[in-house]
Amino acid sequence: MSANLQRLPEETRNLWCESERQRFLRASPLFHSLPPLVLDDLAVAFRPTAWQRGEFIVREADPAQNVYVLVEGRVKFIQETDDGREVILHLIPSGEIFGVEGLWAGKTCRASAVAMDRATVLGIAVPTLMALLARHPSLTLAFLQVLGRRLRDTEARVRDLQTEQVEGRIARAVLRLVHRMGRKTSEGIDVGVRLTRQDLAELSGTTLSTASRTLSAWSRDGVIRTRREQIIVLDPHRLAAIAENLPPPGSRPHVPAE
Amino acid sequence: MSANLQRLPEETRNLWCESERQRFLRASPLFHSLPPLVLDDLAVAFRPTAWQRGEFIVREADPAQNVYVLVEGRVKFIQETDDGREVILHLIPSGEIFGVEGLWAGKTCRASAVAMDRATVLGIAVPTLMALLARHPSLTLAFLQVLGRRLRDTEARVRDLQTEQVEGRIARAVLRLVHRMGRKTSEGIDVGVRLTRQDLAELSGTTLSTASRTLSAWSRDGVIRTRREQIIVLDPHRLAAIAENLPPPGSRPHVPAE
DNA sequence: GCCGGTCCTTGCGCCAAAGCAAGGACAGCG
DNA sequence: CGCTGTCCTTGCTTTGGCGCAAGGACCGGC
Repeated sequence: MSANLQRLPEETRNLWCESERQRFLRASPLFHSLPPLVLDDLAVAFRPTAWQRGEFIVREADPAQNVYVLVEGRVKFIQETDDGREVILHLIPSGEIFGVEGLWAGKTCRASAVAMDRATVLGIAVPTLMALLARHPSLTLAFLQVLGRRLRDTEARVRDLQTEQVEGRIARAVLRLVHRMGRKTSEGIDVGVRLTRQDLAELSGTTLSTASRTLSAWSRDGVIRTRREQIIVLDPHRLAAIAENLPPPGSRPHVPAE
Repeated sequence: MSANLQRLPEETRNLWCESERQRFLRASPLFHSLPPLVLDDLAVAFRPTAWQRGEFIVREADPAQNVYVLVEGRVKFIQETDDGREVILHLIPSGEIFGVEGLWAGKTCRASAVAMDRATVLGIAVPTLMALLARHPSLTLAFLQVLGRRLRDTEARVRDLQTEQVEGRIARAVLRLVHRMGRKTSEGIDVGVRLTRQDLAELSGTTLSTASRTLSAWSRDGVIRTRREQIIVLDPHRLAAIAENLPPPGSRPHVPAE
C-alpha cells in the first residue's frame, strides 16, 4: 500500500490530504448531490493508490475487500475464460466506481480490474462502505443509479451481440467510447483511451483480425484515422449510419447493368 | 385497472386484501428481511393486476410509471429491434421485481415485459416507491442486491455470447432456467416455464432453426426430452459437460483407423 | 542507433450457423 | 370433429467472419 502511495503522480499526490479528497468527491457527479455529512465520512474512509499500465487493481476470484473510485486514468473490467480468452465487460472512465460486486455474492470478485494507463484510484473497505450505506439512503440511491445505468448498458450490449453483425457492433462500441470519454482534437474526436485492436475486439465481441480489417476499411473510406492504440473519428454521422445498418450516404440503389 | 382486477384468478384474488399482500411480501426472499414498518408501507402501496399469456405489462418507450413484483406466473423482459427481431433480456421468476429502470433514466421504459403464462403482479407507483426508498435504507439495499445480481447475470451472458459457440450457449441457457425455476417431475427436471423454440433462441442468441436442431440432437442422445413448449432435462451432468465444452463422457480419444 | 517486444495488417481456406423453405404435428375453438 | 393458427422439424444453400500465419510498423530501452 505505502509503495503504491509513493508512486502517486505529482498532480494527485495531494489526495493524501483528506480535504483534497473531499473536494474531489464533491466535484464527482456520483457524489456531488450528497449531504456534506456523508462526504465527510467518505473522505475519511477512502484511501488513494496509484497503478501502472497493465497492473491488476482487482483480480478475479480473489476475496473482494474494497470498492474503488477511479480518480484519473482508465481501467478495464475484464473476465477471462478457461482457454485464456478475455472479455472486456466495462471500460471505467474517471469519476466512476468499480468493484461494486464486492458488496454481495460471497465476497469474491467476479472480474478483474486492470489499469490501461497510469491510474489513480480511491479505495474504501467493504465493511466501512456497508456501514455508510446503511446510514445514508442518499448514498445507497446514488449507487443504485450507477448500477442501473451499468445494467442498461450491459443489456444493450447483449441485444447488440444477438442482433447486430460485427461491423455494426464495432461501430457501436467506438461511438459509445466517443460519447462517454471522447475528446475533441484538431483532427477529429479521439475516443479518449489507449486501445489496442485486441481491446476493441474484446469490447465488441470479435477477433483481433476482424477488428483490424474493419478499422482499415473505415480508414480507407475516411470515416476514421488510426494510429497505434488510437482511434480518431472524422465522420461521426457516417459511423452512426454504419451502427444503424443504414446504407452509406454516397451509395445509390443498386440497378443491374442490363 | 379494475378490469384487470376482476380477472385475478381465484387463488390470488385475496391480494385485494392488504394483510394478504403483506403476508406475500414477508414470504418473498426480496422483502422478508425488511422491518415490519416497511412491510406495512409496501403492503399499502402495492396494487394487484392480472394478465393473460402474451399481454404486455410494460411496453418499451412508454412512460415508466410503476415498478412490479411478480406474484405468480412467468414474465419475459424483451427488447425489439427496428427490423422486428426480438431479444429476451431476462426471464422473471415469481417473487422477483421488474420494471426497475423506471426509477431513473427520464422515466421511459427501455424494454417490454410480457406475460408468458397467466400472471399475477403487484405494482407500485414510482414516486411512492422513491419516497419509501429514501426513508428505508434497508429497502434500498435490497434493491441494490437485486440489481447487482441481475448485472452479474447479464455480464455473464455477454461473456458467453462473446466466447461460447451456439450449442454451449443454449446449454447454459437451459441450465440457468433449471437452476432458477426448474421443477422436478417424474420424468426429469422441467425447466419450469412454457418456452417456444423461438424463445429459447432469443434467450441464447441464435435462431429458431438452430435451437430446434440442437434440441432435436439432444433428444436423440437422451440428454433431454421435449414436448411442445416444454423441455425436460434427463441428464443434467451431460448438459453441464456440453456447456463447458467438455467431450461427451461416452467418447474416447479419436484414433484414426489407419 | 540497434534490437526485442508489442502491436497492426492482410491474404487464404474453411466451417459453424444463418437464411430460406416446405412439410408436419399439435392445440384450441367453434 | 374438422379447421385454423401456432409451433416444430429438417433439408439445402450460402456466407460472415474466424483461425492461422507471415510480414511489417512502431516504440522504448540499452
